[in-house]
Amino acid sequence: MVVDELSDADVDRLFQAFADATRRDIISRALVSDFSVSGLAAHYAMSFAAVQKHVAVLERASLVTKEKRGREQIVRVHLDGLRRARRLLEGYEAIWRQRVDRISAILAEEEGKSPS
Amino acid sequence: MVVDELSDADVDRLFQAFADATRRDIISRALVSDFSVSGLAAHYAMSFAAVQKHVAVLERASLVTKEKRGREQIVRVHLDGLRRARRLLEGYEAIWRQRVDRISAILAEEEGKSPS
DNA sequence: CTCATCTACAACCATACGGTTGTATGTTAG
DNA sequence: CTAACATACAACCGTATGGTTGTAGATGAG
Repeated sequence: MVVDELSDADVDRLFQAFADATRRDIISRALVSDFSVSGLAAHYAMSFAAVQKHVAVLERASLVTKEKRGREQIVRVHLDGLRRARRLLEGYEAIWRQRVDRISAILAEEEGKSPS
Repeated sequence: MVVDELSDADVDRLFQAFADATRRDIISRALVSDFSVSGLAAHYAMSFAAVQKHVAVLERASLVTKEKRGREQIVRVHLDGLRRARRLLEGYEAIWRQRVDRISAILAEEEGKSPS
């Protein structure tokens, strides 16, 4: 049973989110400990608003959720997003492996018919 | 020993390349069998030039190479690119797992000190 | 209460991106 | 040789992206 019901647009957003070094760094930091948006922003040579936008991109990609704590907004990584992206890439590798196996099988078959 | 020597820009290009449904479809097709650029272009409701650009993006991301065969250019998937991207995502998941383990260890430690 | 802090969001700007058309070049078929 | 085909690439266009500044609303500290 397939649980992954990702539209093309969903997958676009997912990989797009990873396609920026600042956003990947935000994920790295949020993975190891809790950070507020301003706590994250302190690490980058850009405005708070810019970091806020990056977090929003990660949020739209379902890679991150924000949890209100007092006046702060805690950014937590949503592991499922990470896993979905990884599985997609594994899927491509699996297709490749099938192709290799298929070709190997054909070669073996040919060899059986007329060994060179 | 670390073999992956990917700059931020490299990784940007890698994920950016995946962030488009047409490019992902090109990869899917090229994974299962050989296609020329025009052979690929025949499948999409866009100009040949547009498909050519998509292939160029995949090429710059080292996800694909072109091999000249007569007047055609055969697009082949470069498996390493795929694997590198997948490993990056696995790395994030590993960090998450370490965090979970670390927290579990702390909780176990606390329990040892003062069992609730 | 008052002030500093954290967040949200709009407006703006430069550049990148995904698409188009058009032109040029190389290669194969007849 | 000529015609058709596959590719390459430049120029252009609209929109998205990544950044800025500025304004405004909640919340916590003193």
